[in-house]
Amino acid sequence: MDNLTEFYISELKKHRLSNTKPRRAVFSALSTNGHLPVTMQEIISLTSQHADRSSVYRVVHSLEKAEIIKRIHIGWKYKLELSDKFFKHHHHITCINCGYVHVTHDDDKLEREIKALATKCGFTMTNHQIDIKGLCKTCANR
Amino acid sequence: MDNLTEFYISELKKHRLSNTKPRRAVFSALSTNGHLPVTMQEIISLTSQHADRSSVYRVVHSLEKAEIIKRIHIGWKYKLELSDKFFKHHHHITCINCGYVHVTHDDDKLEREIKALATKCGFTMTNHQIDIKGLCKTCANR
DNA sequence: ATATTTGCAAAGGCTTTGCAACCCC
DNA sequence: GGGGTTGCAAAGCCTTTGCAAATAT
Repeated sequence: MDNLTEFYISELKKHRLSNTKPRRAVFSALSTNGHLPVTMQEIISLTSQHADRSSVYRVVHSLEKAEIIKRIHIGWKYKLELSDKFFKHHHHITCINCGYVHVTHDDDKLEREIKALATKCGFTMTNHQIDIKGLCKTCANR
Repeated sequence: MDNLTEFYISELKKHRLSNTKPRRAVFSALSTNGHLPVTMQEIISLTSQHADRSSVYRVVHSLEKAEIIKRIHIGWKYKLELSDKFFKHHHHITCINCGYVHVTHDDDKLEREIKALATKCGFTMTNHQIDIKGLCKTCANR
């Protein structure tokens, strides 16, 4: 069992969530594919052998509440990925032409900037997401 | 007729869209309330005397395509507002407790930062949105 | 006059829910 | 053993679509 899985199980315990088949299946679906975000429909089809559609929705909700996974917004859709506890905080840039999703490296300056903006506006920031869209190198060169 | 309405009508013409009752009603719904973003359900109920539910969806789509209005994402929901052609580009900060939405002033430094990030990652940025959530002053003091 | 747009009603897709059966600790 | 979870089927939203009637220019 790898480190990520061990950590996942300890997080489940911490939140008094039992380690069931549908939960394992969802975690596994989110662990594949590098750590690129995945759509709900992809999770549902990846787990179809191990979990009912409705259980997937319930699992996703409970794992979200436990902050094991998080929902990110790309345009009018959303995708799911393991939370920042599993992978360092990052943002995504999506190509509007081919759909390729680039995961940004850390950019502390930008992070500070956003926090400062919130503070300036009188808010105590709890979280944020940046949805950047554009053309990737390949698509721009056409 | 005010400047905003005049500009709206000229934009309609530019995109060869006729000035119909449902379109006027939707524009009016988006013009009220300062220029805070509005949910689809709010538009539907604000326009219920002048437009059918399905027409509202169609109107919103065509006005979006014409870049007269834009869709912004706040958490897992979306709201609609007049586009940057009508009001200078800005972002929103939403209070997770009371739902209050703060409209940020311009922050050129942040804008440049985001563009630079996209460029660094090999993208030609076409647009972006920042979804900031936190506690407003009032809610933080409780 | 005619191409566009609308209203209505029906269907579609995604998500949630009630409940009995099931499984994990 | 018992509470948390699941599967199934049904319902709930929100949104889209087909088509004939109405409207804009």
